[in-house]
Amino acid sequence: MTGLHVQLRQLHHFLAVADELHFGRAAARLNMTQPPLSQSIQALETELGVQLFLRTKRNVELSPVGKAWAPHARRVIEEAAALPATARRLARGEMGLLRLGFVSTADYGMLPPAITRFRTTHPDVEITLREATSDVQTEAVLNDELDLGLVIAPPRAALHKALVYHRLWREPLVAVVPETWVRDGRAGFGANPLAPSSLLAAPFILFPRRSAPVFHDLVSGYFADHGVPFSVHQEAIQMQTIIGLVASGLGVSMVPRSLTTLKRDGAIYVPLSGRVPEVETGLIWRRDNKAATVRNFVSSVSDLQALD
Amino acid sequence: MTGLHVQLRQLHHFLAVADELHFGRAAARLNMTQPPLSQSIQALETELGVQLFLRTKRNVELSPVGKAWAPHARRVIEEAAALPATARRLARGEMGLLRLGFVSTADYGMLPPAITRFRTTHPDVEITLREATSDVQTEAVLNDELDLGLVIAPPRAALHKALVYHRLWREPLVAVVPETWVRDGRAGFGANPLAPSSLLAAPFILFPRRSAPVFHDLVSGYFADHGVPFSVHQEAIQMQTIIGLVASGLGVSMVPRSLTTLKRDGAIYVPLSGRVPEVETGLIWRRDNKAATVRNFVSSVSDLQALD
DNA sequence: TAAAAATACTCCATAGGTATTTTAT
DNA sequence: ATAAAATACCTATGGAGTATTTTTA
Repeated sequence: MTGLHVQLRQLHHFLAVADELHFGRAAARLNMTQPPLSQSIQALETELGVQLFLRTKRNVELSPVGKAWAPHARRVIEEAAALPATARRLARGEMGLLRLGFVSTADYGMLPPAITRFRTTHPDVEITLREATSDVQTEAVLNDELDLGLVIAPPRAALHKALVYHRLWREPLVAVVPETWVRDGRAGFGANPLAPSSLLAAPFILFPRRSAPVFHDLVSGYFADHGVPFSVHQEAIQMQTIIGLVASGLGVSMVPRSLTTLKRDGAIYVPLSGRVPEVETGLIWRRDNKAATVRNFVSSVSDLQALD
Repeated sequence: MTGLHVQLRQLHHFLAVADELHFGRAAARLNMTQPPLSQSIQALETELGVQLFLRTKRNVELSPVGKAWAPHARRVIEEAAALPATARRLARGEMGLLRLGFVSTADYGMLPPAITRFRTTHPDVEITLREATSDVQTEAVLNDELDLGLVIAPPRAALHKALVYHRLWREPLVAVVPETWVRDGRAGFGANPLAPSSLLAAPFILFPRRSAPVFHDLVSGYFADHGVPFSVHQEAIQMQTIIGLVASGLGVSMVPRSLTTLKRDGAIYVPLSGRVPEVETGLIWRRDNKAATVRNFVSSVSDLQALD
């Protein structure tokens, strides 16, 4: 036994002879001479313990085994030949895997167009999406369970040193109130902003502070700013749940303006008056994550922003 | 650039380092020393134009590209490693392709159990089945479009020199008549054989002679033997068609006894009296076809015969 | 007898070894 | 100070070349 394994070189030799059915011509195609090619094939046959060619001094043909084996050999050759290109495409971020986390609010705003755009320019990058709160995403990115997190902007000081934050967009919060409020004249359409004290005429529904502290503080800060005493009467962890509760007339809430694309019978979105808080959404990733897919996604989304 | 291609050896080196994340230990696992391993990886990275490892003098880790590329490399290694075993299995006929032709009559007799038996003992041999008359199969086997033909036995002298014939089984012909014949008392069940002259009380349906000369001659010979003038009134090319015509009361025919498993309302099978002709079915293949799948199929079917 | 594969040998490129240096902890 | 990768240089195996023989259409 020469080596422990079949070599790619031997497979190339085999396939050349299988194509040409002539050692001389096959050798020419391989830029070598006939004798070492004969020896290479002999060595291969010995190593396999199998006759690949039926040859007389005048004629060469594939044995049944050779004929059946050729596609297997060809497949290995082709996959091996593709490896360098694969490596380069991975390096350029044209291929690969991108594990992306996102907050539920993003699902009604920037996320869908961002994904669509990236998919068209990078069709061979597989995107894994995972919805989670900003805090959970931050942990996941730090533990290398996510490559990127689309999160509510953390306060500058609170950003982990190992992470990079890239701001994407800001949007004001709006009120969500039961549709009945319009009929009752408590809220109107369009240019009829609702004051903080008027909003609190009904129980307030919000994320628990432990799940979304930044967003929670933004809301409570708004009422504090206007000197309105504020407390949360009902907690919910999903955007859809909050809107559903409002639609059922169980209370009111405040959400990012992009949520207005989520229509629901019974609930209506109304602008707020006073110093309206803005929520900022952006991307986080590990500073030491040099994956090209991450780089490409960030610039793809930034370009999309620029087009607005 | 060293060679034109990535070598399997380099892939083994890469995967060892990727597993160990330590050049010394990886080298030990590869039964080599550390310096040539470092060089091998460097050469690979240069050839790919891609950084696979992020290394300091104290620490080695996979780059994002390396991490993503490893599964591709591993796949090639595994498929290459499987090639020798594949060749040996092909040589033993445990894997491969078998293109089998068969006459329609066999489909109601020996063929299904033969296929079932062969499939259980040779699960990785892909069987391609093709129904055709004996003559068409003979041509196809000679042109290497079929590996094996399950045919009506040709007369010894008529067998092509390039072919081998292997007898499998003989069976008598039986009459197929409309069921009404039983009510009319013209044919009974079981031990009440029908004479050739009685059978010809209705139009005779048969394969055209050009499609199935051996079978045709067997039938006409039966009537000639008994001095009964005979002519075919209706030709049909498929067994099912013949039985269907009989069931519709349009005529009578003669078929191999195994066809009795094909029940059809309106048609009934009745034994014949006199010198009942027997039809022989067997396998043909090219004398120079040394494929193990062919050998194995022939002996598998022969064994099945022996069990009867 | 001529075309083509097999055999015999020769050579050198390169995979791998040994010795040493560099560097980060 | 030490562990571990890089560098420098050496060795030898085996892949490929040249010359020749063998075989059979």
